[in-house]
Amino acid sequence: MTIRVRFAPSPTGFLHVGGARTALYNWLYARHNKGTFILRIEDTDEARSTDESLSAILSGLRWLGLTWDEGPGLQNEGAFGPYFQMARPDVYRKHLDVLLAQEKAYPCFCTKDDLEQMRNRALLSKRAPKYDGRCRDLPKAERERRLCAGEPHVFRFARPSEGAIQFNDIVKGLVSFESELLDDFVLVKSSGVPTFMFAGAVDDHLMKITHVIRGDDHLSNTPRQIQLFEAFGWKDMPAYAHISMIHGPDGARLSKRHGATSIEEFQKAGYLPEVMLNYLALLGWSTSDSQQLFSPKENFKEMAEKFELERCQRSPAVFDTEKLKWMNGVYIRQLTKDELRDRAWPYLKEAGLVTDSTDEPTKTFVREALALEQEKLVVLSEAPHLIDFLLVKEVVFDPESVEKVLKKEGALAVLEGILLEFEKLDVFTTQNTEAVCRSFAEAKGLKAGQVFHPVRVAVSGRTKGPSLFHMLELLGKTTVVDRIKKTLDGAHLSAR
RNA sequence: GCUCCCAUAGACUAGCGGUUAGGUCGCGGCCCUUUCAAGGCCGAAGCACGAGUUCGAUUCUCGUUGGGAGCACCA
Repeated sequence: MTIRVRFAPSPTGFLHVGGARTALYNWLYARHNKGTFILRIEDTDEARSTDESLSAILSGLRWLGLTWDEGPGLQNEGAFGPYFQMARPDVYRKHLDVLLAQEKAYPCFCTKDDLEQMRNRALLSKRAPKYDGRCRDLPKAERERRLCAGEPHVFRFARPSEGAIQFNDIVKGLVSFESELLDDFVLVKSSGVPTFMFAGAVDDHLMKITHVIRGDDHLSNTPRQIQLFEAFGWKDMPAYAHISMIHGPDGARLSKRHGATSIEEFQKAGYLPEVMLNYLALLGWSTSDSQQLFSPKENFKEMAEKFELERCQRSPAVFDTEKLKWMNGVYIRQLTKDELRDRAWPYLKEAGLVTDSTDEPTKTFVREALALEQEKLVVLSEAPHLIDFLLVKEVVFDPESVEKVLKKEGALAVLEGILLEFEKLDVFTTQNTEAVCRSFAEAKGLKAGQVFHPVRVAVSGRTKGPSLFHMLELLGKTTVVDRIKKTLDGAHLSAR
């Protein structure tokens, strides 16, 4: 039997890290089992569904590399479409008719007010709020009459009230609910659009879904969907796997108030998609040896190979940005120079440091500049700031660095001396500049740092930066000499 | 309130009756070092609690406490 799983987002918001992880687990499970990963859009919430949201979800999945085998946006969508629920009204209508004919569904004419009252009464008497089924026993004649009169109505499920619904959840284990507690939930809204509960169950059957992997906020929906499968007499009930939620640092379910939660925000901040995958995979799943990092180039393959639903955590996991950052740094350090430049390029462009028409020599320069700062780079959005001073014509001096280093006794004398030495250098390499600075220090009886620091600030405007002599070689003699001269001219020094 | 789920350091987790309770992030210290990082070494820090089962419980059972989720004509 081929494994068929689905990710079924409703396009009512951006792709959230929780959703991304659910998609990832489905994807990993499908790949692990050489199965099929289906994307189904549950757009039955007419009020909240938007096109922007849909495209955000699709582009988020694509950015992460979670490609789907069936679903929207594919050359060949697949044999079980359409994959938008709003495009399948006849399907649900047909299935509703089946239930109606067997009296397993019925029209309900209760108004919002009726339901509100019902709920309040239940709450007051400390019982679970649930629909009391009053329209279930309406005489047939009355039903017909009100239907014909065009009275607004929904269709409800006449749920069996005996016994308990039990199912063996792959991650939670045996879960059981008393049927008594479930109510006659709505199958089709008064607008004629099916609810998630109904459409989801029908589609899972029709699309031959074998495993439903979703957040455990759906755990209590599962018995209802199982009842639907039973009502239809379908024997192909999918296996369920409810993965636990992702929480914020305060222990509450992750939400906007915890900061960045949409995949797009992480992309903007400069996290690598493969890092998101690696990190998210481990948020609720682990290998038997607690492996933290997967092969950098094709981590998804390694993860897919090792992924098992049985090894998913039953308790919620807190999203830890610090660990994400660490992981991003690790992956960045493993990139080649060219890869790093290509990955950072959009961020440099965004910052106005480069453009599409940047020339080849500059591209090479940027590559080398980034390479100098590679080990320091945590998120790509920091890349511009780490190398901007290497690319600009005029160095911008950080006041604090000037104060701390250039205004120190003897600093300017050092620069004057070094300037002369540098001008004499024919081959301006890392080795040569370092040798010159060291011997200069020795000759003047200074500590190496007393020479290095002023040179660094004169050339870069700050005390923090790449390895000094590598930086000098990259900038080249002309630029270095020029920058030292300008520093000595000292407009910014006297300005105070 | 009702129902369901969950419980190993600050965070992510390994463990599946007998372990000095392992790894990772973060944190602290030392080393390396021109800065900032990176790296190396060392360290602090954990089985929520109470019963039971057992020769023996982190591990099995029950309860307590704590946390979470669901209870819509939203998904």
